[in-house]
This record gives sequence, C-alpha cells and structure tokens, in this order.
Amino acid sequence: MTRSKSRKVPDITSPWEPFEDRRRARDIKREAVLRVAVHLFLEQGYDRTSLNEVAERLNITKPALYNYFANKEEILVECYSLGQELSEGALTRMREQDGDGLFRLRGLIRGHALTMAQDFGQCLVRIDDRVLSPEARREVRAGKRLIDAGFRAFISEGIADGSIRPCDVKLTAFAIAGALNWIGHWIQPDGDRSPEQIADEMALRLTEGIANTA
Amino acid sequence: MTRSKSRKVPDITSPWEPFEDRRRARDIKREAVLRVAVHLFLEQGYDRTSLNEVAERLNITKPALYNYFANKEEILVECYSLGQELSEGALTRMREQDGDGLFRLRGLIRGHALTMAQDFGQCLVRIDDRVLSPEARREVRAGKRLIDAGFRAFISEGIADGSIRPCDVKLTAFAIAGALNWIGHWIQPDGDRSPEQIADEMALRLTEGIANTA
Amino acid sequence: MTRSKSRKVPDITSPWEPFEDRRRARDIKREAVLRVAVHLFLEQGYDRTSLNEVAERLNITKPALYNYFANKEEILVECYSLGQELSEGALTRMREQDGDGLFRLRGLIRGHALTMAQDFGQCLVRIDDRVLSPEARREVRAGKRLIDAGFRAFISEGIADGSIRPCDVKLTAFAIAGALNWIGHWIQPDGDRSPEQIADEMALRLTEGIANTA
Amino acid sequence: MTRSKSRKVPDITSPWEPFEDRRRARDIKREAVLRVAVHLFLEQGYDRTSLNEVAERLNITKPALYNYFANKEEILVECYSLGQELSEGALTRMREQDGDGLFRLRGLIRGHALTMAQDFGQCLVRIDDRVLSPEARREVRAGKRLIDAGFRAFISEGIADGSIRPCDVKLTAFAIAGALNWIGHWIQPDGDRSPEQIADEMALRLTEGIANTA
DNA sequence: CATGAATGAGCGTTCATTCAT
DNA sequence: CATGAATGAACGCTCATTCAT
Repeated sequence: MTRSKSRKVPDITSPWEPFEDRRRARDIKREAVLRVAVHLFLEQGYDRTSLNEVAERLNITKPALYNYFANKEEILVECYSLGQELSEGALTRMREQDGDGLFRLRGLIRGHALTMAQDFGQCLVRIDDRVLSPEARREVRAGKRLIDAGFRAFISEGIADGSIRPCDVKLTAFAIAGALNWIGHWIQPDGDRSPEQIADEMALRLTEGIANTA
Repeated sequence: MTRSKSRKVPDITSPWEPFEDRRRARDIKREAVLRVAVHLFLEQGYDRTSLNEVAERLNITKPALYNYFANKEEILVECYSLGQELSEGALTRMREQDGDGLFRLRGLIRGHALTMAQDFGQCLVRIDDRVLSPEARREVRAGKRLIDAGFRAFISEGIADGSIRPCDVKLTAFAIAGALNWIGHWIQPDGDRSPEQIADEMALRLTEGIANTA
Repeated sequence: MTRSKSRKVPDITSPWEPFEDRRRARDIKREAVLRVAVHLFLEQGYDRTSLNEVAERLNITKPALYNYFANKEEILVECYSLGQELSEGALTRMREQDGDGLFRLRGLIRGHALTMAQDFGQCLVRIDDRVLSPEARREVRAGKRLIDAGFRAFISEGIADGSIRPCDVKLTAFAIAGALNWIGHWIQPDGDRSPEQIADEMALRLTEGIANTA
Repeated sequence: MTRSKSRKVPDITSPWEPFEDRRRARDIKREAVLRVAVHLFLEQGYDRTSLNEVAERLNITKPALYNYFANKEEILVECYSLGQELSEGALTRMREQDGDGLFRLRGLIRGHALTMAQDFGQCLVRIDDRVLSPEARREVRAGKRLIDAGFRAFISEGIADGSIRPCDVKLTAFAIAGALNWIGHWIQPDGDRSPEQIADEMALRLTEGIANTA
C-alpha cells in the first residue's frame, strides 16, 4: 500500500500525529455508531433495536461497540445529548442577540423546529426517556427543562417589553413547545416543505395570537 | 365442582341471564386488564411492561390474560381504541352540532384536550405505535388520521364560512394537534389546572391567531 | 382420558390433594436441580458450570430452572444451606446429648466428617463463597461460624470439665476443622475406607493429643 | 529490523549484558504480574479475575500480558509453581537435615504452615485447580502429591525410628495436611499471631497425639 | 376459567485471545 | 515491546406464548 510512504512524513513533522489520527478515527467511529443507532432507535424504538442490528449496519460485531460505549444506555444518552445541543445552540444564540422578546422567541422557535428535522433532535421527543436509569433520566430531563425555561423566559421578556401580549406564560410555552415537538412526529425527509420553510411558518403561526402588532 | 349446582337455580327463572352475566363479567375483567395495562404502559413503556406485571396487579396469573386477549399486542391495540374513541366522540359530537367552523374547531380542541387528560387518551401519543405489527399499526394510524382530518375539515370550514382567517390548513392543524398531544406529556393528575381549565384555555389560545373576530 | 374419573375420587376424600401433589412434585424437582447443580459445581467449579449444563442433565431447558430458583446464586446458596444443615444437625444433636466436652467434641467431629462425605457438605468447603453477593455471603459465613463456634464451645467445655487438656482453644478448633474440611478434598466415593470409618478414626485421631485419659 | 543496528554498540564493550539486562527486566516484570495476579485470584477467585484487572493494576494493557505469558492459565500455573516451591523447599531442607522422623515432620509442618501464610502458598489450596486444562492439572497435582508423600515418608520414618507412635500413616498425613492447608483460609495478615507463632504451635499441636515422648 | 410449568428466541454484557500497527 | 481494536464464544436472564391439568 501507500502506507509505508505516508507514514514517514508525519513521523518527522509531528511525532504525535498517529495518535491524533487514532483519536480522530475513534471519534469518527463513535459518531458513526451514534448516527446508525439513532436512526434505528427512531425506526423501531429503543427497546426493539438490538445492539446486534446496530453493529451489523456498521459491519462490525456487537462486542466491538463496547470499545466506544460502556453500554446501550450510554449510546442513547449521547444521542439525546447531540439533540439537546442542537436546541440549546439556538437558545444560546438568541440569548446573545439583540432584539425584543418576540424576536428572540421566534428565533428559538425556528431553531427548535430545525432541531426536530434531524434525527438527533427527533430522538429527544420520540424516544421515551423512561428507558433510562434514574440518574441518566434526571440529566436528560434537566436538559429538556432548560429549553422549556428558554421559551418561558423569552415570552416573559416579550410581555415585559411590550412585544408580546399578556398571556398565560406557562401554558403558552407548552403550546408552542408541543406544536414544535410534534414536528418530529410528522415531518418527512422528502416532504413538500423544507425544514426551513416549516421553521419559518411555525415562527409566525405560533406567535400570531400573542404578537403585539398594534 | 359446586358451580354447576349454584347455576341451576337462575337457569329456571331466566335462561339467558347467566350468559349475560358471564358476558358482563368477562367485559368487566377485560376492562380491568386494559386499565391496568395502559397504566403500566404509560408508566414504564410498552416493551418494558411484562404481562406478568399486568397480571400481578390484577391478582391473576399471566396465562389467564390469554383468556381475554389473544396476545400482548391486542391489549395495546384496544387501549389505543379506547383512547381513539374518546377523541372521535368529540369529533362526532361537534360534527352533529350547529355552529360555524371556529365553534366546531374549538369544540374539537376541548374534546381532544380532555382526551389527553386520560390514560387511554395519553397512550395514543405516548406509546409508540412502532411496536405494533404492520397491520395493527395501519389500523391505529387510520384512526389518528381521522382526528387529524377532523381538525383540517373544521379549519377549512371556518375559512369558508369566514369564522377563521385564511391560513395554511395542514400546518395549522399540525400545530394545534401538536400542542394538544403534548398535553399528554406534561399534564399531572394533581396539577393546579383542571383538565377542563386546560381544555378551555387551549381552545382559546390555539385559535387566537386564526380566529376572525373582526 | 381418565382424567374425569381419577379426579373425582380425591375431590371427595381430600380436595387439596392435587395441590399437595403439585407442591410435592415441585419440591422433588427443586431437589433434583440442587443435586445436579452441586454435583457439577464440585466437578467443574461454580463459575464454569453453566445453567445450560445443569438444565441439560435434567432434560429441561435453561429458563425452566427459573421456575424453581430466582437465579444461579440462589441455587448455590441453597446447596450451601443443605450442607450447612448436615453439619448443624450434628452440632444440635451433640448439644442435646449428655456427656462431657470430649464426648461431644468427638460426636461433632464424626458428624462433620460425615458431612464432608456428601456433595452438599463438600460444597461448603470446595465452592468458594466469594462468588456470592455480599448479602448471601454474609449469611453463608454466619452459618460457617456457627459450626466453628460449636467446636470451640465443646473444647472449652471439655477443658472445664477436665475431659480435655488445657490448650489453645481457637487454634485447636482450627486444626480440627481444617483436618475435617480437608476430607472433602480427598475423599473418594469408592475409596477403601467408608465415610463412617473415616469419621470414627478422625474422632479419635484429632483428639488424641488433647484427650485427658489420665 | 533496526534492532540489529542498535545492538552493535554495546556488543563491543560487553556483548552479554544487554541480554542479561533484558532478561532481568523481563523476569522482574513477570514476577510483578504474578504477584498482582495471585493477589487478585485470592481476592476474587480465578474465574472472576479478568486479565484486564491484572493489567490495570500494573498500569499496562491486557495484550501486554501476552508478552510474558502464553495465556491466563499459564499465569495460574506459575503461581502454583511458586507456591509449590515454598513447600518443597521445606521438604528438601528437612530431608537433608539430620534428625529422627518426628523432628523432620515437625520441620515440614513448620515450613508448610509458613507457606500458607504467603499469597503463592495460599493459592495452592484456595484456587481450585479444576480450572486448569488436564495437562496442567496433572502437573500441579503431581507437585501436591510430592508434599503429601513427604508427610507420609517422615511419619513412616518416625514410626520406624521410634520417634512416632504407630498410627494410620495415610490418615494422619491427611489430617496434618488438612489442618495446615486450612491455615490459608483463616490466617489474616494482621492477626494476633505471627506466621512463625502459628507454625510453631502447629508443629507441636499436630504431633501431640502421635509423638512418642516416653 | 385458571394455573404451574415449560419453551424458544433473543438480548446485553463479558472476556480471553488475536492482530495490525 | 506495547497498544487499540476487534472477534467469537459463551453466559445469565427475560418474556411472550403454549399446554396439560
């Protein structure tokens, strides 16, 4: 192969590159596992997806998975984490941006809607976290509450700054979150609306009733 | 043993009653199974609930369940059915009632919200129907589509009769259904809002943006 | 079949006999499992004996074992228990019998030696209790300490009543127990000494040094 | 490959030392493995000790162990060997020393008792050799028989020279060996008796009954 | 109608061992 | 000489389902 050649060069310039390479290869493989796993979890449910199936799709054997994850639960937890990051990213971004409450709320709606268009995002609302151990569940739920708190905060903010009409904050937040989470259940990769279109429309539709346009 | 004796007396006065009684007793037991099952399904998930647990809570043994249901799947299907009936009831009622589209939509929202406050209703949105066999799933999904179609019909009707502002019917229906289905995930039996309060508020809140109040 | 006939008779004389029969059948099967299990445990070690092997020798399948025992550990614990009973039986018998310390000690030695000639007795000293969960191990060890305490008590008693010469009680008890437990390692079912002969000789030999024959 | 080159320099000044050094380093590491291994084997049992655990305690990785040992069994066999050497050493020493049978028996008892105070010695009696392959087991058992033969030889010798009273040689040897082997099960590193005290007491106690002191 | 017993299929996990690097 | 990765084999255990009683 070309291996003997390609090895010599990095050896001189950076003796650690092989390690880097390995680390990177490892991360790539971990990600591959997660992508396959979340896909199957969404397709068949967590309990009905055996590690054998996950491994088979990766052309490895079941025990090989244990090189990357301690157990099946850890795989799910990391899937949740990746989904959570998507939504939290939008929350953080909007928090750091200038604009009134309504503007920020709409941004968060868009971000959360886009999250629901991706596998890792969908797993947040479609894989029941009751399969997790108490500790893991607690962590996952903490993440979910964070997003919920974001919705409420922006709504309250909007009411305070006048961009949003007074309303029941908690219920409104639930209504919005519910409509968005539901996207994860009906959206189709090849549907006639793109995720961005859905996100934009939701941002408007879900704030129509509370936006102060006077 | 002594049963044949104790049966003979009623046999004379009314030969049909015992059958009736039996049927009734059987139905009562079936219902009891379903109530326990749906409760456990919601608590632990379908896959993680063994028939043994269901049987134990009923103080019977596992195989006894097979006298009332062909298999585990049938139990779940019937739970879905009962939930479905709740929502479909509201749909039928509103269909038969006079009123414009907005009025009917609000009625359906209330009905569906109340459905989400009950175990059988919650199982519609919290138990993943991917655990079902293809045939059973098809049936269940047909039921769900029925409700969805109801939402869309009332919205279209409202747009036609002017009670609802023109909007993207499909997306609006999804948003409303999502907000309502989500209730099943956050509602608590001893929360500070009664199901009726939630239903009423949702009926208003979810139509605020589209109601034509001019 | 002959069922309807054969059932009627016991129904009259004793309506509970079928249950009794079942209970008895169950106990017989449990015992059979234990006998096979302890045999294999002694032959190959606990960890290297799979439940499959146990089941196969009983002409049943592995999960059938779970009708009688909660898990593999429980099987071992019950084997220990049966062995423990053998030795404790001798202890209790000697405690209740008249005689000086030396007499009782010799009786206990004989009893313990005979215990070591049986599978359940051997498992006490040949199956490492470190495979048990902490709780189970504690219980098992408590049992073992009981026997040890018995040896010490009889020795002390003998010293007090003059039948045994003053000696280091603890060490002497250990030496005797060790010599006896070792029997479980070298005895052979078809050896040239019968268990009784071994027991008798041990009773003498192990007390030669401390018996007060003056 | 590059080894032949790097070896050339030391080859001039002292061609043997590098080998010696290497061998020594290798042996040191082998010993370290054995010490850790026997410790864990005694603590958790052979089957329940994974090579990973052994490697971890040595701050190396599991496959590295295979540079020093062909497989897990070989590790255990060598542990046995080291234990065996301890006891055989005492046997040889006493064989070469002047003195009657009783004297030599007592020396062997002391030596064997001291063996039981060490990890490698304990593994002789606490790790079941049934985990070994037939060939390895045969070898190990041959070693054990050697010790047993030593006990019998000294007893017979003592009977012949009058230092020991006539007795059943085989049974007496078993009783003594059993009492000594048992030490491995109850001795504690920080107990109130030192190994030497135990050894001395045992040498007396176990020969009290058969010593000819007339 | 209900039960105890049994089964077959399957799952998550562990581990000694091998191998390319 | 050491490592990370991978594998094959096995194991304990669970569970829906069946069946004789």
